[in-house]
Amino acid sequence: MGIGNVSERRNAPPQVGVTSVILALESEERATRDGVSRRRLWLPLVRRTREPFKGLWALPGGPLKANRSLEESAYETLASTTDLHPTYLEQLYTFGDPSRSSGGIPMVSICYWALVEQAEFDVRDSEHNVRWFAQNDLPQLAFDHARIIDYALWRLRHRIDTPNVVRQLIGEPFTLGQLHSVVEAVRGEQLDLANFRRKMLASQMLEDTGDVLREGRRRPAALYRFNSEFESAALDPTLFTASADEVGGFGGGYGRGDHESDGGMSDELSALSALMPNTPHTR
Amino acid sequence: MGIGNVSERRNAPPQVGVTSVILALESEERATRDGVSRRRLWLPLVRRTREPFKGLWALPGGPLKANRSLEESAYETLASTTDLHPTYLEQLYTFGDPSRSSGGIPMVSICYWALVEQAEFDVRDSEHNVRWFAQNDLPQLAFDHARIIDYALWRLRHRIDTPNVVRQLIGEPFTLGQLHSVVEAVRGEQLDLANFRRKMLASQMLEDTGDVLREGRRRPAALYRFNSEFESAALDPTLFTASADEVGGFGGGYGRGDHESDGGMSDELSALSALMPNTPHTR
DNA sequence: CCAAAAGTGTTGATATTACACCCATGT
DNA sequence: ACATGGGTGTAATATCAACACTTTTGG
Repeated sequence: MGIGNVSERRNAPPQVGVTSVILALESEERATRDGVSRRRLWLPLVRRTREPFKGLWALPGGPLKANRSLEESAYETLASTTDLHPTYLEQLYTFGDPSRSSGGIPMVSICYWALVEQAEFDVRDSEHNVRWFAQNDLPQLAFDHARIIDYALWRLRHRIDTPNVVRQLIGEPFTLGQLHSVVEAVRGEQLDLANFRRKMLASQMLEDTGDVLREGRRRPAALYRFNSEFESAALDPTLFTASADEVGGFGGGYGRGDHESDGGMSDELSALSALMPNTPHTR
Repeated sequence: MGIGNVSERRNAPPQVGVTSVILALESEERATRDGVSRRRLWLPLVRRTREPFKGLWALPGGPLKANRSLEESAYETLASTTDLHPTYLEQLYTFGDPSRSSGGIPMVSICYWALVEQAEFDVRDSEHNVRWFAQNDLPQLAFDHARIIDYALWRLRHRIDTPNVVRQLIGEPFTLGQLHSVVEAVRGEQLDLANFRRKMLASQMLEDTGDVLREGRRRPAALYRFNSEFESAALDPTLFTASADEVGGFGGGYGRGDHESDGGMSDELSALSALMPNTPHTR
């Protein structure tokens, strides 16, 4: 199969596609119903109907069309292959090794990742050859999609304190308890609630709505939303907005206050280093 | 110009190219000779000979060929347009907005960045329509290349503590003084040398070679190299190797030591948050 | 001995961790 | 009253920024 002979293929431009890793955090109900100790992440895969890797599962994706932005292409592809409509997409990486299609025509994949409401994920549609899999129970995957998924999961773990991501997972407003629980689930580690709440409140990211959430027979919890200053960053990694402080690090600063004129930049990295916890001691 | 009519163009796949931002840190000699207070970064640009943006300067780049990896394409393109042969390339981002070519055919650019020896940069070749510009003295740029350069500079600043980058800038082995000076130049801020050296030594990244560097009439400095454990990460952001500690952050940990089986991951982010300095106080 | 950079010590301020404890609520 | 999470306090420790200080060299 394939088009043309070897030398023709050699000079042809490669195919370009957009591939997306869609993630959904399972609800607490489902987790307890399934008897899982912690909420898991699920993702939709599409069964391949053609070679190469026919019959295996793959990430949803499709060709990149001209006069579409990369994001638009990703959205359209998702809609047509899985009926999903995430409200937030972030570019992950572009993969282009000729080896990755192992025999097929060379394929460049511009990869995105996104989150989707739990609700959408409950659509366990078996139509369209789409199926949801738990992140820790994936089938054999086509191409290098396993690696792409790993990278997407890594990104999620490192973006979990970001307005867009949190909103997608629990909506707004939310209680500190909810936030804590989701962060724990995604990061896969336990965090001291008392310190967590203090740090969040000190971070200036949150804004008290004044409302409370009453639930069950316990004390009502204050509801927060993200401070509007802290949007930015997450959508487009290249939007390294000038703001706040630098990343932090090495030795001591000097304190001459000579910030450059090309603008300091916060963003993906600094947002994280500023907000993520240090590894706790195991004592 | 342009091929086909509008509707044909609309359905055609977009052009795909590889674009590179090459950076070189000027030597101390040049900086002092030019009377610049701090060493600057320089980058090569190519003058466009065709529309769109004919006559303006642009980043070196070229079409992506099939049966080449993205990196290979970037290397080849660089060699043919600028005669540069960086030993290290890192993917930056893929830009694909139809608007970015403003009128031309839609163009997807997979962007890389790299560092090059000061030596190579001394080749101020005016042949090939290539010219080097200081990062703070750029001409008007074609497409959205100004933005791409900003992003590359941002990445460099945040990768400056990484083996590959340091090696490219000062080679190995190096003294703590050299490292300190380069980091200061790239980050564009002054760092307390005493604290810098302590932090570096504590970081476990460095390994004493046992040798010393004698220079001038001053005390010889110990020479270090990077500990071989700390390679990884920088080349391919998706190589999030399991190692060391998590990123750090939020509230308190819990200390049950239940690291997940899918592997903790250090990498670009954690490497940075672990090593970069916090903003010094200006007092 | 001097200049200059290498390298070490110290201190106050701030942040982090781990854990004890009180608070408000519906049943 | 009591179980349950919401929310606060706090002591021990670690980290950091700042800057004073000592050491080693060539001339």
